[in-house]
Amino acid sequence: MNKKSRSKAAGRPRSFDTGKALDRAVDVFWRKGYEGASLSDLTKAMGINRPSLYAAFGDKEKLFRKVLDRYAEGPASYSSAALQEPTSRAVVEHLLHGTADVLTSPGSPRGCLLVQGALTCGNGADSVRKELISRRMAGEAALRQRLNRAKIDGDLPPDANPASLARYIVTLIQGMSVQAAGGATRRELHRIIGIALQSWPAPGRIA
Amino acid sequence: MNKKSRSKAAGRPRSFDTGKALDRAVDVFWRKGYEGASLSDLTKAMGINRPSLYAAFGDKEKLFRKVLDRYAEGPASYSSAALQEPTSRAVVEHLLHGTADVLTSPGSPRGCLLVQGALTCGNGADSVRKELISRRMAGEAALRQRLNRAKIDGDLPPDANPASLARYIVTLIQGMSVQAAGGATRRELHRIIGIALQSWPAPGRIA
DNA sequence: TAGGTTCTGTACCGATAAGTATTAAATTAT
DNA sequence: ATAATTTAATACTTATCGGTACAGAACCTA
Repeated sequence: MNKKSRSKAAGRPRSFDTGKALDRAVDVFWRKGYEGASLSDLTKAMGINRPSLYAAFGDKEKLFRKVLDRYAEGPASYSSAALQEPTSRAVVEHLLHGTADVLTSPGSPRGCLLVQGALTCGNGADSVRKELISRRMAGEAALRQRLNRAKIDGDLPPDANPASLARYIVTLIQGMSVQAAGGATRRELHRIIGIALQSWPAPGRIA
Repeated sequence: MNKKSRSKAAGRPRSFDTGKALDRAVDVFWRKGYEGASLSDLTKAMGINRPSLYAAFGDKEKLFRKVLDRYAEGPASYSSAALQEPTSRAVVEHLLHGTADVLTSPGSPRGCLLVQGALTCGNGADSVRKELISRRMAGEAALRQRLNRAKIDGDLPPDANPASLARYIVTLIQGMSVQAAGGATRRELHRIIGIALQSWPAPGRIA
């Protein structure tokens, strides 16, 4: 039943690597946004024809959602790793510096796909815009839960507000995304982080 | 010669108020972005026909630039007022709280036009994207100069870095814009500001 | 009132958007 | 080999995009 397990199904074999084609699509959507990326842009970058794209990935919106998943597993994968750092301070440092690096990675578009994919759009793309909001909020929720845990563990002081701290960090990340989209350098982003973390609370007790 | 001074020029008089029509255009571009706002969206909201729009404002891009000017004089006018506060602390507080209020103003679209007008776009709108980058950078430069002044005045400590501090504040503002576009409330934004300003340096000497 | 000027409204233009019908090609199964 | 199946490539469809031609309406000057 599984498509992958049937290594030799009937019919003409696909002449392109869906993974590599998806990576190309990530690049195009990342650079131009959902609406700004036309199907001609996509097929040209992916090296396939239009019907092949539709057969392999569905319509434009389905392709975009697969691109978001690919992005989460690839360029944005540092963020789930960051949450596993032992202290809240290490978590946010890993998160922010990892973000700064990805936002200014030489081989990739500047900025964050989840921010610039569809911050605004026409009527037809509103479901995509909402999907991106949902994914951004999910990231914030994950950080909030991690900081809640830190507070329980005494890694944050009793008067700390994990929800506000998480929102503060995510706001910085999103701001850095806009900065990167506008040409800010990696060095400049790291300097911002240095200032931002001066207001990070000390642990509640020695861990 | 001046159009305005000739209160009665020859020809059929314009049947709409260009100022009010421009305000409607601000709203549409603010909500949908440059590419997401179609001419049909615009003419419908402005209550005029397409040739009237072209006669009064030029093409779509020219209209958008007029919209940016209108935005700067209207919703974003608090930012130049903020720079005139007496202390650097007051400047950034005015700037951040003013931003939070505009970003979540009940009668207006959520977020910042300069951020969400065209963070990404197709090939045809690249000049608009660059114009927005330029305007964002101009705002940052204005704040940087104000903080430079503050450092000279002893309102910031000698080791303060006005360029980095300005970038930090602007990054927060842009992050709050994304937050607002995603539904963050005014209260939440003000909490973020409270955290962010904990890392604001004390004056170098008593002013 | 006649002529000139400017605006309004309809209806259109070419270009491009997303999406698909169709036929040829490449493979497996029988 | 032949049939069945799946992909590839070309060429198409419908809708919408930004932008405009044109004819009539509303004003001023003379």
